[in-house]
Amino acid sequence: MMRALLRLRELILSGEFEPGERMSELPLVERLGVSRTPLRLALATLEHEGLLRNLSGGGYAVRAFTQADMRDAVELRGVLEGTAARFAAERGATRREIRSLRSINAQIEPLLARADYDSFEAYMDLNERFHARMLEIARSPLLDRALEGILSLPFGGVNAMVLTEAELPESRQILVIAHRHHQGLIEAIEGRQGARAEALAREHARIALTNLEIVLRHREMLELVPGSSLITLPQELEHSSR
Amino acid sequence: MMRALLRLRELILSGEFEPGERMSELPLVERLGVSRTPLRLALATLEHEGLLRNLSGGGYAVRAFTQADMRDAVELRGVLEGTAARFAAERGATRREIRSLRSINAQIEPLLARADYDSFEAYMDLNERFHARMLEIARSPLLDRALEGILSLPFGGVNAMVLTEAELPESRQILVIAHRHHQGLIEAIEGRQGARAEALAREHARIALTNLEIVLRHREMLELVPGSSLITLPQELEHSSR
DNA sequence: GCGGCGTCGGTTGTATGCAAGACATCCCTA
DNA sequence: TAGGGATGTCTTGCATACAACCGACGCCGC
Repeated sequence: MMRALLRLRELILSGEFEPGERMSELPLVERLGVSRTPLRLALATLEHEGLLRNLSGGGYAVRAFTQADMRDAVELRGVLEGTAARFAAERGATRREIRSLRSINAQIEPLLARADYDSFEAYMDLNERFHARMLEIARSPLLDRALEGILSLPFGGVNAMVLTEAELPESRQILVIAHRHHQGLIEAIEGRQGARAEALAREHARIALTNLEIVLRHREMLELVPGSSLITLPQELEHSSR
Repeated sequence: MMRALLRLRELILSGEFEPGERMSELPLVERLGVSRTPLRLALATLEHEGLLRNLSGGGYAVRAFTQADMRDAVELRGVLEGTAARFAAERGATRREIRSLRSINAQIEPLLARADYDSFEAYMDLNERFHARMLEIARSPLLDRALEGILSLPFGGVNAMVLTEAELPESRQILVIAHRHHQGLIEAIEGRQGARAEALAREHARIALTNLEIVLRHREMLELVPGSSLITLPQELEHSSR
């Protein structure tokens, strides 16, 4: 079933299916090379993930997202990561955990001056590790789950729309700002300043909002973000709701 | 499959299975009277819901929750409902929507003086409608989904642990406080005071925390909250993680 | 000509048969 | 006696066949 799930998710994100159109099982069966049983399990999984929605008469269709959804995803990630930061601060982090965060951030620092693609990749990896570490320190399995529900969305990831920055030299400053946010977060967590940690994490997530606005202004960049084909343009909004 | 899902969820919440024990399919098949196919679909659904977790070698087991999980569920519901309230305030509610909230709250008011069981039931219904309406006004499908993930937990519902209050006459004052919170929320939303709305909704959710602490002190009351059998007592914590 | 009804194609939902994998047990060997 | 390997059973995962449902089209009657 894993094979069906991975391949199907990939197909959907690459825009193989029109949002709203019925996903008949039999065509998918021969396309994916698995039987109906694991296929249906994969469909159900993707529905819980939010990529599909079930139609009235049974069956599924790929869900259409609006630009408002993209903004909400960023905002909600900020809210939940803010909560993670607050939990980490309120509940106390061990010295070892603080050191771990600091270490990740220290590795990011030398990357800020560089401008090549490799440094971007390294940055995204370290960034993701920083966020994952903070979530660990929050020690809340339920928060993990809630965040997972947002992060699993095509444009909900921590590094979503960061890649697009590589194209815009001026937005490289954003990395400097993000690094500063990380520093502030460590300070706040260490000092048990819950409110500050929460506010900082929210603002930190809003960096993605800035990127999003840039991307939405340059339509051609939308191609770079995964699942862009699922996003309905404003004038299609009323059609997509059927 | 609906039949299997509903019945299985009921069985789990009523404590028919030990947390951590393997849920073999064949016994469930004859117990639920459905075949393995819909049963497996139901199992997968409950896993996505968070009631089950999958074991290493395949198969599922009911998940064990800790008291910390219960507290986190309340806190997270507060965070998300706080966000809903803030969205409602920031994005503006129509007069009609404000009126709708006010109307629900007005119906709650006369119930505060009474103390019978019926009034409790009526209160819970209206309370749920108030929260649902606020969520509508927030106009964020993604927020809906995130909240759903918390509310679907056995002790995550809006009215979770409210029933237990019926036993404690002094905690009836809590309803008065909750009513006041609702009033404040309406005011804040109407006046576009996002921060106030968010803070109020968080505090409002924490009412459940107060109830939770009461319940945890009176072990015998735990029986009343659905899914109580899934909650591991503190001394069992290390065992439950296997 | 229009409305209702029946039939047919296609789709999803369910049941069952089959195979592959994991775990435990037991025996054999060193 | 202890360890390792093989075997058998129990389990899940997959494929396929069957049944039930929904919609559409066409036909017949009014």
